[in-house]
Amino acid sequence: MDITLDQIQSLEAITAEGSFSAAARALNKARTAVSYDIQKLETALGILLFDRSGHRAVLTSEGRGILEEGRLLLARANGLETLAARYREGWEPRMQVVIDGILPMDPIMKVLKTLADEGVPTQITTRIEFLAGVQTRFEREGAEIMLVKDFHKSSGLSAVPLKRQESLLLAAPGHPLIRDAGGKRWSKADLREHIQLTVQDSSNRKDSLDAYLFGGNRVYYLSDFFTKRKALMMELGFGWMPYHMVEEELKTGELCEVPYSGESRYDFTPFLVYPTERPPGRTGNRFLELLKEYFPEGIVPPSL
Amino acid sequence: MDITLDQIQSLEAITAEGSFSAAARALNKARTAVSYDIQKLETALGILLFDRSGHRAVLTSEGRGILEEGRLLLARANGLETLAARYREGWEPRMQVVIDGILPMDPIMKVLKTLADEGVPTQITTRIEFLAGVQTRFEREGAEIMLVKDFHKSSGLSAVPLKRQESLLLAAPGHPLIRDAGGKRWSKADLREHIQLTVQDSSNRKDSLDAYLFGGNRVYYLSDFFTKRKALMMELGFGWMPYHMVEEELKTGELCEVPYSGESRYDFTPFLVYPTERPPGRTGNRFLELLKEYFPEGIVPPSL
DNA sequence: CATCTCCGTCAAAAAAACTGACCGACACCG
DNA sequence: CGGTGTCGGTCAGTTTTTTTGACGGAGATG
Repeated sequence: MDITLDQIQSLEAITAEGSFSAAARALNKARTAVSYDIQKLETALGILLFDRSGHRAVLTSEGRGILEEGRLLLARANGLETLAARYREGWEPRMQVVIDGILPMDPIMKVLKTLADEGVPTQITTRIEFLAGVQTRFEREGAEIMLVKDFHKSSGLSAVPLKRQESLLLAAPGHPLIRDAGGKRWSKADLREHIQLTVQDSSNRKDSLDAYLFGGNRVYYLSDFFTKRKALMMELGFGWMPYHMVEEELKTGELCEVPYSGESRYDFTPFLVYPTERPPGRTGNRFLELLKEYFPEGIVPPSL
Repeated sequence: MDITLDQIQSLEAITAEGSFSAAARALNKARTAVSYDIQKLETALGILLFDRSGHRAVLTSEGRGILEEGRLLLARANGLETLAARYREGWEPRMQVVIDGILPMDPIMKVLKTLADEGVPTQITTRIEFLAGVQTRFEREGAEIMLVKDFHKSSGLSAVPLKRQESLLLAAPGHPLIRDAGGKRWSKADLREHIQLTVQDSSNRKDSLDAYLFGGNRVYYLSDFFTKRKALMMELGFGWMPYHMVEEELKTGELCEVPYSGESRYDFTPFLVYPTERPPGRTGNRFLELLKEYFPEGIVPPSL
C-alpha cells in the first residue's frame, strides 16, 4: 500500500479549502506538510495531480478523477471508524438468535426491522427451529439468544419471560371430530382413533417426546406450522396450533376447536434465553426491550 | 484520520496467513512491526481486535467486524491505485463529445457501450446539438471531440472523415407534393408554395443560415429529427431527412421522396473534429477506432 | 525434556513526516 | 509604480513514527 489516507485527506482538503495554504490551516499542519503529502501521492500514483505552471496550483483532470475516487475511500475509512465507535459503545458485532417456529414471527420481524432502522451495526442471524431443535441449534451454534416456547430450567442458562401465548386443539369443520360431535365431548380414547398432526422436531434426535401427543398410532409429522395449518384445513387430521396463526381461520370457521373432555387449550410462556456467563450485549438488550414492546398480549380466545 | 491503510493491511494479512509471524513474513516485515500495527490500530479504534489470553492471538468478534469493513476499504484503495494506473497508461479522466443530431445514434451508443465494457476509466459526457449548435457547444464547453455533419475547415481544428451519409427530400404520400405530382418534377418555385420543415438550430444564434432552405415564407422549425419525421408523416410539410432515420418509412411508403427538378438528395461526410493542440487521448483514439468500425456504410437508397 | 513456534516487551536504529526559513511569482490597491 | 499579501516550491534540520533485533514466557510437538 503506497498511498496513505492522510495524503488523500490533504488532497480533499486542498480542493475543499481552495488552496494548499488554506488546507494546511484547516488541517492544523504546516503548509509544507500538505505540499509534502501531495508530492508523495503524486510519486506514489505516478501521475501529476496539480498543474503548477500558473501562479496557483490547479487540479489536473487526473487529479479530479483521483479526488472523486479518494472521497469514496475516505467515506469508507470513516465508516470503519464509525463502526469501531459503535463497538466501543457496546454494540456487539454479531448476534445469533434461534427462534421456536411456534412463536409469532410478525413481532420478531418488526423488532429486526426496528433494529436495522436504528442503525444498530450488529450482524444478526436468525434461525427457526422446532421443539427440541431449538435448544439443539442454540447449543451447537453457541448462539447468543434463543426464543423458546417452554423453558426447562437448566444450569448455565438464564431466561426472561415474554407475554403468554395460547394453543388450541383444532380440526376442520368437515372433520369427524367436529362434524360428528353433536354437543358431546370426545374422550382421549376417541382422539386416538384419529390422525394427529404435529410439527416434526427439527433436531434429528429420536428420543424427544412431545407431551401433547395423545398416543394414537397414526401421527403425521409436518415441517412447520404453515404446512400443519394447511393440513388441518384439508381435514387430514387434528392437532394443536398456536392461536396467533389461526385467529382468522377460527373467525371464519375454517377451523374449529375440538370438543375434548380434557383441556382443548393450554397456555405457554415463551422465554428469551441466554447463557448466563454470556449475557446479551447492548444489541441483545435492545432486542429484548423491543420484543417486550412488540410481542402480542396473551390472547384469550372465546371459550367453547 | 487516525488509522492507516497499512494497519488494515496488516490485519488482513494476519487473518489471511493465520498468525502474526506468518503475516510478517508475507509482508516482508519484522514480526514486531506487525504487532505494532495492530497495537496502533487497536488504540486508534479504541477496541481490542485480538484476544491474547491464549497461546495464539485470535480475532475477537469486533476484530472480525473491523476486518470485513477493512477489506472493503482496501478494495477501494486498490481501486484508486488501479485508476491511477489507467491514467498512467494514457486513458484520459474525462471526455466531452458533442454530437450532431443528424447522425445515426445507434452506432455511437454501441461505441459508448463497448468502451464501458472494455473498462475504459474515462467519464464520457455526450451532448446532442443541431446545426450551428454543435460547434457552439463544442467551443463553449471546450469539449474534446465533436461529431458534425459538415466540417468547414477552420484554424486550430483537425478533422477525421467518417463514412458518407445521405439526406433525402421527403413528404408523406398524402402531401400535395407527392399526391399531385403525377410523374412531373416540381420546380424550386413550386416548393416555395409549401411549408418546409426543418430542425431548429440549437444555438440561439440568429445569423446561422441553412443552405438547404428553399426560401419559402413558411418554415416550421422543430426541435429534433424525431419530431420532424413525425411532422412529415402528419403531412405538415416537406423537408430533408437523413436516410438512416427514414429507411423503414421509405420501404413501407409512409414517406416518399419529393420529385424535384433540382437534387432531391445529397451526400454529406460526417467528421470527427478535435482541437489540433489538444488531440484525442487514448480514449478518444479508441472512440474513433470503434466509430469507424461501427459507423454504417454510406447508403445509396434506390433512386427515383 | 528438548525443541519449535507464537507473540509481547523494550531499547536502539531507520525512515517518515513535519517544520520553519527562504525565495520567486502573481494579485490587489492606493 | 511600489508596497503588501497570498500562494506554493525547495531545502536543511527536527520531530515523530515505524521498524528492527534481542530477549523471554507460554504453549504446542514429539
